[in-house]
Amino acid sequence: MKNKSLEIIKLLRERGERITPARRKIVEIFFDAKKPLTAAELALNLKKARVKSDKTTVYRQIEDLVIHGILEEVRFEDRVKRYELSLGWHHHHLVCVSCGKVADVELAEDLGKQKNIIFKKYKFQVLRHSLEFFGQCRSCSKK
Amino acid sequence: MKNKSLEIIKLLRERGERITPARRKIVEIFFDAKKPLTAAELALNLKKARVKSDKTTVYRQIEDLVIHGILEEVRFEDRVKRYELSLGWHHHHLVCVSCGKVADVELAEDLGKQKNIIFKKYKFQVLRHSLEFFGQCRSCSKK
DNA sequence: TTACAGATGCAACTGAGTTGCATCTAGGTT
DNA sequence: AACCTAGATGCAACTCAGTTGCATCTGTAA
Repeated sequence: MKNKSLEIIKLLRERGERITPARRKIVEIFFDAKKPLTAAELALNLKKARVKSDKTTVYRQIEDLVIHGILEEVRFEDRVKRYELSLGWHHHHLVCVSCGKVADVELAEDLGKQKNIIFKKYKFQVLRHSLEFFGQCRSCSKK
Repeated sequence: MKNKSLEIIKLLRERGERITPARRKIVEIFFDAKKPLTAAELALNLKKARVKSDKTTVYRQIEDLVIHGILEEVRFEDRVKRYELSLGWHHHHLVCVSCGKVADVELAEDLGKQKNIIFKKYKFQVLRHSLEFFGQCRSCSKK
């Protein structure tokens, strides 16, 4: 995913951001990640890649990338924030409670209708929502 | 709501739990609460009611009440756990991002259909889900 | 009234995230 | 190539939510 991550790096540079080794690697790591990462997981990946960086830097990089719309925050049932590359379309997650694997889902029929009902009934204007499904993935439910 | 809370106290006693002043008051507080409470808010309420209790006790009481199915955990966008009386029916929340008010909603058409689609498409067996709506309540959107 | 399991309080700890500040460096300028 | 400086980094110390170990206290059954 190095080619794709280079595009992001280019974008950041065009926006006047400085490209440090940490930032470069962090973008790469998110391109290779198969699931949303916590700050701690990201720090671990950096360490494995022998890019030294303090946790403060990790948190600050995440913050910046969220501001640039490159990362999105994801929240599961624990109290830790996770981040994934912003896909540009609104989706939800299937989180396997056994193995922790995460898959993206786009709902066949989205929640727009529900939001309308909510507005009519409660005069509550929904700005955003969060929806995650917890259960067992195919391979875990076989066991 | 003292009468209703007495029922819970009775239930707990029948199940062999000891009724301490803290536990009694905590159940009362949840009956009076108009929104899910954090451990800190609960501790504050106890203090106001002049029932002295350490935060450890607060956390332990919450844990027990969740085990007994009296409380349910609720998670909003911050990293704090909140709890509310278990209503016995599955519902979601409308959280006002301006004033913090929380209302319960039962979706007209629930997510059962989505769960079926997910199972067919991904062979992912959904055990539970979390869905919260964030936006503006009637009075805040008027301002 | 008493015995004791279960509840409590306190202190010390963990883990996630934040802040202040001195130092370093990416990358534009000379 | 060397220089300059705003922005990035590292470190230490902190906050905040929640947890753990352990000595002490108490609700309640006998």
